[in-house]
Amino acid sequence: MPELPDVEVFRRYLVSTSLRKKIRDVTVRHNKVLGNVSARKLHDALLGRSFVATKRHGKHLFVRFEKGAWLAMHFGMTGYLRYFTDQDPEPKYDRVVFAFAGRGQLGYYSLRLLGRLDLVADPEREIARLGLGPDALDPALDLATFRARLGGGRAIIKAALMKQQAIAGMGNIYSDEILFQARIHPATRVGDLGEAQIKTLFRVMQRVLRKAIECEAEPARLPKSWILPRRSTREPCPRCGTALARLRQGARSAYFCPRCQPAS
DNA sequence: TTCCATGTTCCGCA
DNA sequence: TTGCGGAACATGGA
Repeated sequence: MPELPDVEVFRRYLVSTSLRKKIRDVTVRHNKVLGNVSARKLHDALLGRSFVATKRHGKHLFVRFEKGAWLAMHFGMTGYLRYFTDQDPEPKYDRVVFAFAGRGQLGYYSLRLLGRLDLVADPEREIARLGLGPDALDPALDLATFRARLGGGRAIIKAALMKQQAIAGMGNIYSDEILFQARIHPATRVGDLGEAQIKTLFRVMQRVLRKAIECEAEPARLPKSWILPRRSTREPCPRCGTALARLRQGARSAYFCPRCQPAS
């Protein structure tokens, strides 16, 4: 479930399981998840070293290793990290496995192969290369910048929130939650939003993302008042009981409450 | 069997 | 120029 909260949870997970452990082997089980780096280069760069620091920007996770560069991780739609100590006989979707001295191993799981691993010299340069906007939870991100980055009036707010080059970190799921809590219809044009609505969106965005991290991005642990766990369960709006509606935007579906989020 | 799925990127079109 | 729809990627679940 890799949007900003999920990736932050992965980052903390990596810190608690895999930092400062000597890497004794790197196994690439599917080349598709490698970006520019080859399996051999990745192996050689990490062998005998340890992960020592992490940084997250939007949905991207960077892991610095000793005397080297950074491992850049992106998770696509179905990626996550899992640490295991047993001898897993068939780690079917752990596309890359980092084995540490001793028994621990960190698996980069990616069922649909939509994620990417790469080596980069400097996260800031990589963030610039990708043209990513500021991280949605960057303490330096203020209301004026948020408003400016949402862009001109013609864009649709749901798409604008998900645009990584504007603000990095929100995807289909969390943009739905944020719009629901801000009571804004997902198809509203940015230009049709009032100043008060922009301000609400900004505050709700920070509140939702922070709360999700606090709940470790587990749907079952999120507040009952959220719609996130209700997408595709046919449950009604937790606020007013109205049946949730689905709006298709391209290949994506926006779930919303037609009563709490009326079209403007 | 058919539809849907948390992301990104690319193409065509308005 | 901006932004959207749709496809593609690869696989599983309902």
